Amino acid sequence: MTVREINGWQAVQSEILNRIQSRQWKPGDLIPNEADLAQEFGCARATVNRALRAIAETGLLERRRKAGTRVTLHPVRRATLSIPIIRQEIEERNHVYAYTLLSAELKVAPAGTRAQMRLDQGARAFKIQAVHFADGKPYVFEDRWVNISTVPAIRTADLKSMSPNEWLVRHASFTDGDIAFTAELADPKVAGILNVDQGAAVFVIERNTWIDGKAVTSVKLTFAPGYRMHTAL
Amino acid sequence: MTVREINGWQAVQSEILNRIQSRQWKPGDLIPNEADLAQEFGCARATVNRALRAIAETGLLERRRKAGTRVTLHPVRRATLSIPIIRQEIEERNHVYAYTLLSAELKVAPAGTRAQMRLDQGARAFKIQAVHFADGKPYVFEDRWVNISTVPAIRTADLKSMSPNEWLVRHASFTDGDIAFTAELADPKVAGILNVDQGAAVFVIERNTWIDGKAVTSVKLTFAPGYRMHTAL
DNA sequence: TTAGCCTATATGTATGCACATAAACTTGTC
DNA sequence: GACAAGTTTATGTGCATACATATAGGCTAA
Repeated sequence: MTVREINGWQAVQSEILNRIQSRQWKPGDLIPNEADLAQEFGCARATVNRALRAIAETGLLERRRKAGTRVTLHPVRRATLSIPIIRQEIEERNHVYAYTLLSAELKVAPAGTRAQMRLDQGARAFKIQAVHFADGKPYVFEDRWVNISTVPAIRTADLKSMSPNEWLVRHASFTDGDIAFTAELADPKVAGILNVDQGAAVFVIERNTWIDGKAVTSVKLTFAPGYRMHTAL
Repeated sequence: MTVREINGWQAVQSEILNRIQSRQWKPGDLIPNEADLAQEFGCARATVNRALRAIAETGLLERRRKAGTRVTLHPVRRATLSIPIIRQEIEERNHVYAYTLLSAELKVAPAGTRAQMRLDQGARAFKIQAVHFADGKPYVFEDRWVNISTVPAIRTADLKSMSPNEWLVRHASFTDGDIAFTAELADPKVAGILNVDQGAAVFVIERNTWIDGKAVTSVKLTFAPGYRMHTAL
């Protein structure tokens, strides 16, 4: 076993990872402090700091001032998954993208949406329904509410040539959001739109976004059966 | 509008975010270089660098040497989602965790698993099936293969008192992995185990892990209907 | 015109130093 | 013995500087 050269924070990082992986440092163990490691590796403390911070971001190390750095006992692995723009996602797979606007109208928002967007009772919001196609086959059904007090311009947007998602990315931004993933059974309406059997299992993404505390939009994306979301770990 | 004080990379970060969000710097725009920003903010270039790197990690900025830093045209939002240990996930919701081992045996792996683990034809692997309960109700069905050439000790592990997941976290680590999420219909067997109607929509997580290129384990987690995976954006 | 080389430039990273900050630990006081 | 105050210590961060590295864009030569 040769001692490989440590230069650069990435090398420090992989050396640390090795020690964790090889159980030289076991889960729960306190590891040496930055200064000592820096001396051992013959680099500056800042370099060790960078490496340790990077690992801590993945959840494999826990760091606390004064208490030091320890190997996480029950590492909650963090996976970063990219939420793509649907058109991109389809085009990257070399499929032909198409898009159809089903409806776009001002409507009184239902209670759930009102609560989520903190709208007054009877307040209207902009409801958009659309389908995205990959190679001519329905790919995802988009069911969206847009808060017109936050994004008034949506009412006059040309949503026939540009999907709401893309329009919003261009014309509105958000500061906060949350996203949820579930499995559902396709109800008759969605089944019809996606052209699948009623009762098929569909993958659903629900996303809400806010800008400075004001609701921007709330979408439910229902993917055609077979959709698979994946990422490296 | 008061010019707020810029001190610390977090302040720089939020100022930059403001400028993006307020469209002072529009998608596609090239922003000033680090040195100029450092001068403007009255801080060191390293501080600006730290802030810009952090933002770039979220996907809102794109950086390339010599080319500079620009606001991402089609920001692919990155969400980091935590893959929890099931017991933790359940206990954090203040539910009572329970676990039942259904089977654990050496078996010839099917073709798909063999291919994924790069096993020889006829090679055996350790197959584990188990159910995790929350408040006495089936929560998730775990269907797992473990590579015995990578993790031989699994054969003698006490999987009645500790779930395979926890055992593996303690006794084996991994260097790479991938994870996929899909929606499926519960087949009769799974439906029976989870005590739900056949044909219910279930959320499925499939995860494969490797250590130094050698397959460690491959698991399919089938969650009871209603499961919702969520995260901030 | 084009292919290949060169160079200026913006980001990437390392270093040594300093000080800030949180929190575990010690000491002191009632 | 319990609580408060002070001390110590490991990480968190900032700065100035230096050099590394990728590469866009210009220059040169075939």
